[in-house]
Amino acid sequence: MTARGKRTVRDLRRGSRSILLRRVYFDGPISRQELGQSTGLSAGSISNVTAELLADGLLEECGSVESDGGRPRILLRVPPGRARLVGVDVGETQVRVALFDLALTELAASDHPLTDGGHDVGQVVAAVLGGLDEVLAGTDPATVLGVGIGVPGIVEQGDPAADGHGIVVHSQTIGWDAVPLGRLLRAGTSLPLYVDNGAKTLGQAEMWFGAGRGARHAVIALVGSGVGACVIVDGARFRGATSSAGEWGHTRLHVGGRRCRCGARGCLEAYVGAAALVKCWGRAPAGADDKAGLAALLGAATDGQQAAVELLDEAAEYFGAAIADLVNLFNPERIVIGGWAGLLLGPRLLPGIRRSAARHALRFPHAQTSIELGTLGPDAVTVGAAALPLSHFLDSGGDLTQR
Amino acid sequence: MTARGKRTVRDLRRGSRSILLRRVYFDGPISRQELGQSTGLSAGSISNVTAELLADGLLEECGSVESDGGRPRILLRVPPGRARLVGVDVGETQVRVALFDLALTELAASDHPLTDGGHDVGQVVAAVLGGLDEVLAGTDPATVLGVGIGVPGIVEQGDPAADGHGIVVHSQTIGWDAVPLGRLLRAGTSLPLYVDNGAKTLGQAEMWFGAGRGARHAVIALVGSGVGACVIVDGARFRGATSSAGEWGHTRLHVGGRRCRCGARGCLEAYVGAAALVKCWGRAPAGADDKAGLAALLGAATDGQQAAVELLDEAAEYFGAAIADLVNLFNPERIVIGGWAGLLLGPRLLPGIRRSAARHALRFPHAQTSIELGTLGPDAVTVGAAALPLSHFLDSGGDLTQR
DNA sequence: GAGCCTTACTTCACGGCGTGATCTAACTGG
DNA sequence: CCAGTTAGATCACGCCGTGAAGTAAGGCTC
Repeated sequence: MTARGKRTVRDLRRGSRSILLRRVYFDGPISRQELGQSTGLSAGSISNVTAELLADGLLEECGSVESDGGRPRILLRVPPGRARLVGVDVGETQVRVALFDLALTELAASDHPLTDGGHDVGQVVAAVLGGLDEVLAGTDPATVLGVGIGVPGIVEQGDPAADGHGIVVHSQTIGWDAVPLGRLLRAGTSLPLYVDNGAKTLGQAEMWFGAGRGARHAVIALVGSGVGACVIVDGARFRGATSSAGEWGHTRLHVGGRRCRCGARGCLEAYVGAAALVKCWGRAPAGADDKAGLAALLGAATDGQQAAVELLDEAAEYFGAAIADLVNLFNPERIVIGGWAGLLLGPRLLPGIRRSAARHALRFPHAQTSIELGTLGPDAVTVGAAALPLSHFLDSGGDLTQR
Repeated sequence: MTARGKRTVRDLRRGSRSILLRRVYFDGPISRQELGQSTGLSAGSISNVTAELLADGLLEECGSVESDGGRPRILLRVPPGRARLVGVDVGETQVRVALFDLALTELAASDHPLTDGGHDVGQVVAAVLGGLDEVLAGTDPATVLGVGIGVPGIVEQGDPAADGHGIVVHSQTIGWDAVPLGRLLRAGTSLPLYVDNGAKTLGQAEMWFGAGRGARHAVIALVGSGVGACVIVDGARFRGATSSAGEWGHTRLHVGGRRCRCGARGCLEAYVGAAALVKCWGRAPAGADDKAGLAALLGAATDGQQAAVELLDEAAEYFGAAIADLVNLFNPERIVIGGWAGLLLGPRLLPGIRRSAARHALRFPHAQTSIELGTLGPDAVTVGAAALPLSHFLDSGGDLTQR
């Protein structure tokens, strides 16, 4: 109830810059004329603000298009090379650091394997900072808008004014308890830092560039070894009071049901997560990881093996029921199923999931929702991570000084 | 992505008026000095805007307070009598219409019983319009900011510019399928109409005047014959894509579990709703309604009757598990348990609910949440309904012409 | 190819905004 | 009664978006 909305007239200009920049960025080359129609700003303001953005190099003219016998419309776009972004995917097996241009085309990347499943914070920090040095070699740091980092855990953002020092990460699975990741990374780089849960960054990527495009309310359901979700409310990632919203994997689907690796019983993850499925099946090749095990399970089901078929049918039933809960609670326009296991299972399970969701959800909200597979693949975590500084950049109206 | 944020400089003033008005309304008599500190506006602007609001009669000076040897601070408040509000509770057994002043003090009320459980839309509309005539007798319609209506069902808001004509209600329980309530009421009154789900209006009341005060992220869980929820995100009711968000009663807690009156199995409502509890217990006095039946069940448990004790223990266990899901998914600061059955059961079940929620929820988000009972009682639906036009009024910065 | 029409974009006067410096009001303490 | 102190009012300033008027840049007609 304190600093709500914009205060001074200068903030109005920031807002206008932001709206125009966003529109040009996402709606590709576009003319001033169309910008006026779709944003509602007057032609005078459009002209004024675009001139400012052109002078800042944040927009450039690129060709023109005829207009019914009148003066042709000049097309505008955001020059992809105007600035750079870094996206980091901190996984349990490796750290991947990638450098992007503004169009999110990958310019360089660096992989650092982790030897202990990500438990050692020092090793992770060293991998991130080392990767940064590699991908930024020969790049002017002043052109880098920031570093976005997706981590497997709950991220407390702390005070945004503290330059990242307040960022703290909690993760039960890799044993991080209140790790001050922001402060640790700040010691090795002066670039702006943006940290969020990896599922949320992947969700952000699907929303901007994948199956979520155009939706204002959506849930991206992520299935890997475990299960997570990224809830999008009004176009923005929903965080809740302390950024842990969307922890979907341990939703209670069956009180007193199958034992989950979290210790409780009847969690969604115990029925749909790759780790649980492979373990429950029990016939994966010895020494295979979750990915290979799940592939073997799918293969067995395709061959018609009873146990595998039943296990996957049950997974679809439970997954559909859990999605129905999301539909009832969040009333989204779209549910997107992603994550490596989700994409692997999707083609086989999707019809069953849809049937189950239809049976378990309330009719009205269910009729408003479509359930689809993600289109970006699991490697989009880095893209989504890079979208964090990009989002800040667009929100700020292209303020390069603030960084 | 179209009309985001405010456009012209005049909207800035509307925003300032709104912020100041809200602050004075909720934080009681308050001085310009304090307003400046808490809103961040400059003293000049405060002076300017409050002068405007004083001239409009939306603020009045009321006494003063000493200030360390200097000029005393003059206190400001919103004159409760400046305008009126109407709140309507459309229940399954009756329609209650109440007239309030700006402080939400009830000035008049009118109850109209329904003979068929609310199925006949015509009867409901007649009751609402009749009640309006009664409570507004002798009141200048120009001083009434609007009529807020809480209904048992999903409310599609339609186009806000359509003057309420777009408001459509869906309710499986009372057999309303796409009832154009807005258009039907518009035929009988020209006052501004605001319609929302009754659970959401009660939630709004708890947030503003009850157990939810001060929280920005909260869930008000409502237990009556059925179970519903009102999700508050960033201080506002969360609606989702088509206003049906928060349908919590049919969350799947036990796939294949106890049969629910919605036809599915294992819904939360089948374990916690008053109707299900009474039916499952099976020893309520013949002819008793849900309320009397639940009271009897509670009495039996207090007397130590085994079946009743076990049923309530199980209800607490399932209720806690469902609340844990809310905690994981929404990460609220506070969970408030309300509704007539929730308030009846609360004193006995709360400890068990808290234990169950602690066991089922993830540690981190659970540590951020408190679970409490509502403080307003079930009759607050009309108050919450009246809060709908009030909220619009405050948002608009006290624009009486817009109505 | 010259004039004219159409459409896209630019320029500019205007009313309005919040800020911050400065001024006035109101009360206390000696 | 007068200085000290704090609350609130006033006002010049820089900036904003609007909308009307002006300019640029094409096609079309004769």
